[in-house]
Amino acid sequence: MPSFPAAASADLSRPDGSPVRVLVVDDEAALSDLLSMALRYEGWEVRTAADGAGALRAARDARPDAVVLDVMLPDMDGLEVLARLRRDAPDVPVLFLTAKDAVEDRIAGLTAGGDDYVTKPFSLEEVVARLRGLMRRSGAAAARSESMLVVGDLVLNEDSHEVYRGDDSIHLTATEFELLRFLMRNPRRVLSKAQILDRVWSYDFGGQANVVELYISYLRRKIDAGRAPMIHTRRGAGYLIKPGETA
Amino acid sequence: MPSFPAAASADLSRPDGSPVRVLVVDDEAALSDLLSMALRYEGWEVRTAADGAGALRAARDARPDAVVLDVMLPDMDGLEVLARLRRDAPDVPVLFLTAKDAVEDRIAGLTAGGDDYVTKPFSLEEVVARLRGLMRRSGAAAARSESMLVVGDLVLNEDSHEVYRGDDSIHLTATEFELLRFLMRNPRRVLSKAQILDRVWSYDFGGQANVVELYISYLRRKIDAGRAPMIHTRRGAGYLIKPGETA
DNA sequence: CGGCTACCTGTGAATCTCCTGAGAAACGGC
DNA sequence: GCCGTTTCTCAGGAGATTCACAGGTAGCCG
Repeated sequence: MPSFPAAASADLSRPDGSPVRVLVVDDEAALSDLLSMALRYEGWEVRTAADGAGALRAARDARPDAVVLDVMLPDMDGLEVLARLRRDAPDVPVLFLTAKDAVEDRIAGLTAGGDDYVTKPFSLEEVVARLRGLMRRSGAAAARSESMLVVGDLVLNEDSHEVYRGDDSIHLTATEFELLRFLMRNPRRVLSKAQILDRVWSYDFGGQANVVELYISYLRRKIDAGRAPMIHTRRGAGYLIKPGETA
Repeated sequence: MPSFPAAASADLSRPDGSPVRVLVVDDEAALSDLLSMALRYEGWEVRTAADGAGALRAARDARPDAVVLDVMLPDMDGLEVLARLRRDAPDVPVLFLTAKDAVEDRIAGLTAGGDDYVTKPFSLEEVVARLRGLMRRSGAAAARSESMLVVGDLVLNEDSHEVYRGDDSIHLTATEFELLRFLMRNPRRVLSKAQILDRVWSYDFGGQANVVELYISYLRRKIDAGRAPMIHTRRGAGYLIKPGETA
C-alpha cells in the first residue's frame, strides 16, 4: 500500500485548532482499516466501531465531527443508528456506506437531513470528498464557501462539477473528474500510478494498471490541448499537476 | 454523486439574528426524526415533543417561531392543543400534519386562522416550503425573504405557484413544481437522483428511482423547450439547474 | 546507436446511464 | 360515478463511458 500525501488544500480543522475527529462504523475489518488509513492521511483523527451499539458509545465518548456509517450492521438498522445518534448529537453529519443494490429502497430518508451516502464499492477519493463537503456545510451557516480547487488557470468546482481552463468550460466524465480532483488536491506533488489507482478507482477494481495512463491521456487531451501543459509525467515515478510556467 | 445543497438562499432568521426556532410535535419517532433532520438542515433550531402535554410545555419554554403539529396525538386532540397553545402564544403559526383521509372540514376550521396543513405522507420540500410561507406571512421572521426563486430568466413564485420562463407562463403539475423548486433552491449544484427522491417525493415512496428521470424529462419539455437549456445532466452524478450561458 | 522499458494513444467492444413513448393506475373535480 | 389529469411502471433505444488490447513513441542506459 502506497503512502499518501497529506491533503494540500484549505484544511478543515476545528475552531480551536484541534484535529477533525471522524468515527468510522463498519463491521468489515478490511473496509474499516482501509477507510481509517485514508482518513488519517487527511490529517483527521479516526476512531472505529464495529456495530451500532459501539458506534453510539463511541459517538458519546469521542464527540466526532463526522461519522462514516455502514447501513448494514450486525445489530442495528442504519435508520435506527441514525436516529439514536441524532438524539445525542443532532448536528453531526453522517456519510452512509451502502451496497449498490440497496440504494433504491433503504436510502429513503437517510439523506434527508443533509447527510450523504456512497455506494460500495467506493473510491477513497469519493469518500474523502463527500466527507469534506458534509463538514464544510455542517459548519453551521458558515459562509457558503464554494468548494473550488484552483491550480493556475484551471478551476474545478466540486458543487457544480464544472471545470474551467481559463474561460473555456471543459466537460469531464465521472472518472476523469475524480482523477483531476485528486491531482488538483495535490498540486506540485508526484502521485504514483498505484496511489492514483488506490484513491480514484474503487477498492475492488481488478483491471489493468494502465487505465491510469489512459485517463491521464484523456485529461491531457481535454485540459492541456493546445495550451501550456499542466499535467506532467515523472518517468518511473508518476504524474503531477502544476501551473504552467507561463507568465 | 451528491454533495449537498445548503439551505436556500433567502434565509429566514429572527430580527435579532438568532436562528428560527421550530417545535415539532409528533408521537411517531421516525417521522419526528425525519422532520427534525430536514428542518435542522434548513438552519433552524428544532425541538420535539411526542404529545400534547409535552408540546405545550415545550412551547412555553422554548417560545418557538413556528410549530409543526400532528393532529393525531395520544393524549390530546389537535384542536385542543391548538386552543391551549394559542392561549400562551396567540401568533405562532402552526403547520398541521394530518392523515390523508382525515376529515377535511375540521382541518379547514383549524387553518382558518392563517395556519396551514399537509397530509401524510408528505414530502420534505413541501413541509419546508409551507413552513417558510407561514413564517413569512406571520411576519415574525424577517420580511426580506422573497417568495420568488429566480434563476436566469426562469421565475418561480412560491406563493402563487406561478412559473415564468421569460414572458411565457408555464403550467406545472404539483410534482413538477416541487421538483423545479428544489432545483431552483439549489442552483448550480449537482443534485443526485437519490437526494431529489428524498426531498421531493413522499417519505414512503417505494418506487423506481427513474421517476426522477421522467420528471426531469417533463420539466425540460416545459421550461427548456426550444430555449437555451437550463436543466443539465451530469452523467453518473445527477442534475443541476443554472442560467443559460447567455451571450 | 541499439535495445530496453515506460509511457502514450487509437480502436473497438461491453457496459452503463439516461431519455422518452406508451399505457395502466390513481386521483380529483363535478 | 364519470372523465380529464396526474403519477408512475415498464421497456426499448440512443448515446456516453469505461476499459482491454496492442502497436507506436520517447526517454534512458550502456
